[in-house]
Amino acid sequence: MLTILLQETPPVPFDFEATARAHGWAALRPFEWDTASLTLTRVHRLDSGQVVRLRLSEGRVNGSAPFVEIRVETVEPLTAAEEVEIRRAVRRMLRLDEDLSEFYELCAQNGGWSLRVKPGGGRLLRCPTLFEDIVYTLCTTNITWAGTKRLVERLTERLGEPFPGQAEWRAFPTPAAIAAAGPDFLRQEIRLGYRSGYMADLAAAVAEGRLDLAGLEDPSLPTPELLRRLRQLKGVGPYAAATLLMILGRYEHLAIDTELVGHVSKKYFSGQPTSEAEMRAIYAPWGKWQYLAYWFDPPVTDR
DNA sequence: GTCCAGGTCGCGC
DNA sequence: GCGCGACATGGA
Repeated sequence: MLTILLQETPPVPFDFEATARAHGWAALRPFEWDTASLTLTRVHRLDSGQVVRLRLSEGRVNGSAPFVEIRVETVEPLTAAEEVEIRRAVRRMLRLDEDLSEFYELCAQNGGWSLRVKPGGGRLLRCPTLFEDIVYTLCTTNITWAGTKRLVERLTERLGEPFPGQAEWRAFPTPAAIAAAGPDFLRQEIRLGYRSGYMADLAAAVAEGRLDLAGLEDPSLPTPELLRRLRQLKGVGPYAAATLLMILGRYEHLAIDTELVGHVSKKYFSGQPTSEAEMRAIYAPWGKWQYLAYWFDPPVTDR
């Protein structure tokens, strides 16, 4: 087993821990967050088929700006293409290329708003690929968080490729693996319930090249068009589409889901029933940053 | 048993 | 375009 050290340069400011823990993804396999060492681990299957384990943490040398340290555990030495792929995956996961400076300025200006955003925070962890983010998202609909974790864990355990010599560590399953498993397996073994058909369709479409998810990452795509395309995916309704827009760095679209309704009603309307228009008005001043404003809006603490 | 979870689909008006 | 029941599963 080889360990290869890579570094990536984050934007300034950048808070590694805040980014890794900004939402629940870090608790979903094959992500693993270690509180003691502040390390984010994820087994990753490269396009070549090689399965590696990535350990990400903040690196710092005296006096220098912090960097992202990537510890790659691998059986075979990395080819140049594999190294590029790993760097790209890490930059996507941590959103190292996203410019949040305008959001930070708004946070600073809006004195009345004390969002839970530290300098360098506000980046919500993503998977290495959009496919994985969509699968995660489908596993968050109409289910408790404990159930989400269970579904994703079973998917990874049963269909992910093992890290060499340590089968308890597995990569997230490929579209081909999920497609090959088929809806009956997903239903009976993964216990995906009514999501089984959606998941099987999605995986097959991606595996067979009928669905080009990379095209959805095109920044020049207008958000309404992107939303329309996401909604065409079976199982992706208003909540899931808004979550995926967030994943894709589009924060101007708020989804009015049960969590938001509860939060806004409780914090701004004394728990009274609140219209959708009233709820939208709360975050409207944030314009294209509404989702982040909502996400980091501290809940009322009812002592 | 019953209810419902950070919903979504497909139908009927 | 909007309302409504059905949909799997598992935990409270």
